[in-house]
Amino acid sequence: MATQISDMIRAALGNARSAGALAFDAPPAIVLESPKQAAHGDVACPVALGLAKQARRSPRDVAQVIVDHLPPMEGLVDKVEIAGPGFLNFYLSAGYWTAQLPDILAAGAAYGTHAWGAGRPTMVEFVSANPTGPLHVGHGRGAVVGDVTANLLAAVGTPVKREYYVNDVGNQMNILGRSTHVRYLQALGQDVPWPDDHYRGDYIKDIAQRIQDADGDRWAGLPEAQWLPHFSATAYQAILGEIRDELDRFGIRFDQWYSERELYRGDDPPVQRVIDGLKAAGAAYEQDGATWLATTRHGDDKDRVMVRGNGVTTYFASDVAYHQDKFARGFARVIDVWGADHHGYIGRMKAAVTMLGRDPDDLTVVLVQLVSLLRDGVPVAMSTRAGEFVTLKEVTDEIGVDATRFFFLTRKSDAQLEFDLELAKQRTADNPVYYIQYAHARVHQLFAKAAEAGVDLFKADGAFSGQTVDLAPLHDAETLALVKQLAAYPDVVDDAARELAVHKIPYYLQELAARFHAYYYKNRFVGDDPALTRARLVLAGAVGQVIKNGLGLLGVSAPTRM
RNA sequence: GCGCCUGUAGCUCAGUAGGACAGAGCAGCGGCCUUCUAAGCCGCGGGUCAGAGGUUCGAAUCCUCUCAGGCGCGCCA
Repeated sequence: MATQISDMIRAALGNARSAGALAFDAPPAIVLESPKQAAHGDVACPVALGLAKQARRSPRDVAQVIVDHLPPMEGLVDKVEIAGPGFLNFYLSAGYWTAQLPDILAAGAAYGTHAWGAGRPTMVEFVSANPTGPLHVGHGRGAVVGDVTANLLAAVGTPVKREYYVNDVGNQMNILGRSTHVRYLQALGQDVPWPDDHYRGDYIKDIAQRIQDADGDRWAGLPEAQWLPHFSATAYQAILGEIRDELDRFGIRFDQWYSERELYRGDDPPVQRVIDGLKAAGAAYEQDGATWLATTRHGDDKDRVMVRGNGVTTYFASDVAYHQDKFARGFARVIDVWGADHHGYIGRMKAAVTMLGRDPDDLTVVLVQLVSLLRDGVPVAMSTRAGEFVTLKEVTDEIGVDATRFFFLTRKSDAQLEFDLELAKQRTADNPVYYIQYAHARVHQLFAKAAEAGVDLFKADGAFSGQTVDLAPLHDAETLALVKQLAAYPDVVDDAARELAVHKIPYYLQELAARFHAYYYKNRFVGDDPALTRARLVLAGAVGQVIKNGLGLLGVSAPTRM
């Protein structure tokens, strides 16, 4: 439709120029907009505004010339108006709009998908929380943002993989083992002091208790070298298992859990290989006993250490090797979802990617801001960073997975999020999750009602019969407004995927549900007029399909009754 | 000090590859269930788009500066 209209405008410009009615140098780009107000038509084009200067005529005059030279367009466009400073406003025919409905039903789950992402295999790496403790609320937000980002990319045809990077190397694993050992000794009744940097959570105590249950006191009194590997490994496995289970409950599945240890394995470990390669390429150098990557050459504030003076590689070195591995596996694009407190890391990572021979834009970092938990408007845990102290499990246990996921998606990810637990828990119209789900449930109740009344257009389970229905009864303005909303869905998905803006989907669904609820209240779907009933059921079916597709992108369920 | 992000209605936030009078939800006030689930609908009030300049036919949107808030600036992970 958009291409047809821009083709017509282009043709009109050409006609006008060859007729000598309009002078301009190069044909301008034709930009089409969706006017915010219905009074401005369905498609607007400001091309005359930009052309006015070169044509040395007022924008409205230019617009009139264009209109006079438009080719015929019956069927698609009802009328064209010149409005405001010189906009061309196109009014599409009712038939064009209602013809969308059978298309939506026929496309089903595929409605709103695109193919333009097909050529760019993408990995989304997200969560990647250190396996030293349970996931907190902030991780939960990152998890949903990453998951839905991947869903959006898949919806536009991108081959996409989800990956969790497990930081299972380095000193923190030792600290985890020692922390567990301290709890173990305490469980045996010993009074052991706590080093400052140890993890103290109760989950450590549980793990220590399990070791004691299994092994009694056999690990007490031994030198650290003998017990540390066992304690570290036991704690690590237990915690990672918890994380997996929690993410699974949260509806998030990874294609791969990538262990940082892989980067240090073998005779020719990837980390060493990357460092050597960068050195050979002159991108890395030795100074003060350390090995540095010259990231300042690509915009970073300072060069970064890859190997410390004591010979130990840094987290950054692992990350460089990891990203090289990502690209080596064939991903054309890599998306990292990070907590916003890591934003200072972007510069060095982009620089590293560049030095690995990639375009820095092959790496996209999505930053996810803090979550502040509220309860009835009052901050939880007396901290603006309550999200750091409350586990994801506590929240999902209290308010459910659907509401939690939805609320995490209602803000653009790079904005701080206030999450009111009481609001999220409400089962009323005040809660947007239920509001949207209820619209979907209503559609299905209409199917059931119609089936009862002997209308065989949809089965009670929502399956469409595929019958051809006369949609002329839907040509009133209110109905068309709803249809237009449905027709906008593919563009919303397109936009959200292009910008990696997950929040656009919830906003759209909220508006669609609102329009549907209002329509439902005013208009009877299953009524006395068979032709109208059938037409309106097609409309309802399309609404249900779009809501289901949208909620599906969000990983939120679409119940058929509530 | 430097860098990144943010500043839109009482509150929480959309709207920013410039476009036609600035939107939603919540909160407040007032209405609607003999009608397909009221987990719903309808109406009312409410904004110098932080501030000041600039670019433009046109700026919440782009540029500069100022103010306010958040975050980051390790041979930590």
